[in-house]
Amino acid sequence: MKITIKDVAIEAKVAPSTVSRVINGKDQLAEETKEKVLRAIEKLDYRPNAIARSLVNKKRNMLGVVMPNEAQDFLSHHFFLEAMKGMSAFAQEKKYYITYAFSKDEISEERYVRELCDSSMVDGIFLLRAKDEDKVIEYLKKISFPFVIIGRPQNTEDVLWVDNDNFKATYNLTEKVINKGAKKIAFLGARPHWNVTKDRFNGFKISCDINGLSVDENLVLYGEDFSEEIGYELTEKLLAKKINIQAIITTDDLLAIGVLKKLKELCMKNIIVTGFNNIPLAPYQSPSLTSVDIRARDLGYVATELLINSLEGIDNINNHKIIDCRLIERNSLDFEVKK
Amino acid sequence: MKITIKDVAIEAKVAPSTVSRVINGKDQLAEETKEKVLRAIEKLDYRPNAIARSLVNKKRNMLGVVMPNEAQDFLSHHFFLEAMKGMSAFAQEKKYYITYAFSKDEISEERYVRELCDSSMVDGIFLLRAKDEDKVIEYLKKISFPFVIIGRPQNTEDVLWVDNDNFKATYNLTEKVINKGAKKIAFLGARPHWNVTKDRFNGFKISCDINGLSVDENLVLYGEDFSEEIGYELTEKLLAKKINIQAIITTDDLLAIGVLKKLKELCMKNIIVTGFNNIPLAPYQSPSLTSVDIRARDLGYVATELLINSLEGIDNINNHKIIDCRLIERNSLDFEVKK
DNA sequence: TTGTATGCGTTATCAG
DNA sequence: CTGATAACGCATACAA
Repeated sequence: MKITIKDVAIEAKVAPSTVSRVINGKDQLAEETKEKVLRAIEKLDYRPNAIARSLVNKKRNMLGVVMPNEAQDFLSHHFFLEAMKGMSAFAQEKKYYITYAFSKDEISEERYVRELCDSSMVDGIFLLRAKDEDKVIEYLKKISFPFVIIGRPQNTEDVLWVDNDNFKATYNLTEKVINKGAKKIAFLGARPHWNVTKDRFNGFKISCDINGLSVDENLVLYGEDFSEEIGYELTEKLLAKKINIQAIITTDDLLAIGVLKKLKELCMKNIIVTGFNNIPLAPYQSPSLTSVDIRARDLGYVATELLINSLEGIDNINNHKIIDCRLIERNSLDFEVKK
Repeated sequence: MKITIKDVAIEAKVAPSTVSRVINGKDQLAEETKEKVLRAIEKLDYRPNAIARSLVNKKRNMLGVVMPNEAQDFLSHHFFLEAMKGMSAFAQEKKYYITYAFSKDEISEERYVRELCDSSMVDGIFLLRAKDEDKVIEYLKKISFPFVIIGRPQNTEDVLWVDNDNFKATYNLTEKVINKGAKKIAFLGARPHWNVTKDRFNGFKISCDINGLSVDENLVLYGEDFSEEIGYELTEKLLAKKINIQAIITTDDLLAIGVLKKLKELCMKNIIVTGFNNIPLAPYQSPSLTSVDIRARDLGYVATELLINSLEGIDNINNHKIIDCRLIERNSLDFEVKK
């Protein structure tokens, strides 16, 4: 039999409510009774029942996260697991638990979110992607259920979110590439309608402008999706234009790996290639791939901070937070200026 | 205000207990009242409060998993995330939730497990590694808290566990290598005291024996840990022996990658190399690395099945389950017999 | 077949 | 400062 607050009360010869007060560190307690109770708790090895507690407090100390189907792709593992680690770290500090589930598709994702909220299983929810006109977001807003998004949502009003500054990261990266001496720079992306993609392109464009290079529209190509194959194909298209390219900036490591593959096949060596996301594969490429670390763990950590603060009524200075990226320079950044 | 069973009762003009019966599908209900209640539920969009339910049922429908610090290593991401997916999949089928946390170290791991159990936050626990003389295991056994281990524990008595048949997998793999025509086969492992390592070595050894090859003790080397560097160094040591090796079987992809690197440097081509675990890097090696898929997702899935069955009083035919590995043949298995 | 009363383990309110 | 009691939302034994 699990021992309860009553057992402790009997052992300490006090009322259950007194035991409760001791546990919750209420003031106005005689030092003597406090110790008596503490001894009883110790003796019986008593632990409060979290469920009963939640029932009366209407607070679960539990957060929910639904991993989107993209996580099915093993190359996103890195991002998601890192984010989960960050979430776990902050949650533990604040004595929160996190429950997770992988969704098979958008339908099951939505259903699961609703289930979590409606059955009051969780106090708040993480969303790990920011789609436009997201049904889940709409729903959460409607029932004003607390949530935080990792990624910048379409409509940032009244939502908590964390994201990288994709503009800035690409801006700096492009600057770096330009400083290496590259003048003809291509830009390869995928999913052009996504915010991330737009931001990264803008960072590229503005950086070129500021640094006195004009962006050649011919050198900006988009694929349907992020994959090695598409990077490979885009590179083919790019090279078909017979322009003397000196650098290829991509919005994703997978694309970049495809680029490297194509270049390698053609033995084209003096071209800078950069990726994004710094996936575990990046250092293992040859040349090792320069990439941008988006610090997924920090994203998770800070997202949790925003969410829990909001739950506990602690004022978040801002309803969002930007995590700076970190450029990871590797060999694919090497470039030798030809005279 | 959240709507409760009482609101439904009023709406349907019945007693709360009747509503409860409808929800839980009890028999002996007039079809008419059932429908009345169902309509009320529909109309009010009522969802039972999971917490209140748990309190009376003494059942959380929640499982806990502590990710060991090994998961910090980004190359194990694959395994852990896959396992989590499998767990999630089965749990969802049975309407269970899973809460997770990453532990910083063994201390925090133990503390977290105790917390989960003692506060009756979860009905059962997953352990994702099988250490000898594991304090956590001992504790769980002592308080007879339901748990399942992914990995074969030291003492299999009265514990639920799932694992691969590492012996069989290596046995088959070795056979394959031998059938390719290799005669001088090296074995590289790490953590020789681990069960996995022992099992894999035995599979290798017995397979050699059965197939009429004697294992050359000189060709069996162990490193401290699983890493590319160690694979690289072990290969150096191996080659220093001046034996004409035709295949190198390793117990881990990271080791194998180190092996490939060394061989590449020396331009030694006609040597079979095999890894284990089939990490995402494997297909990207050159030559692409032959490896053994340990089917982490299935491990997670089946572990959850064992655990939930045991919780629900469904008899598990066995207290453990073996998941067959799958050999993933890639180019590093190519071998040309010299005449 | 359905309603009433009680309890799950805790906390909050209100007396004392 | 502490004790008794009600309430959180639901399920069940018992009564009707």
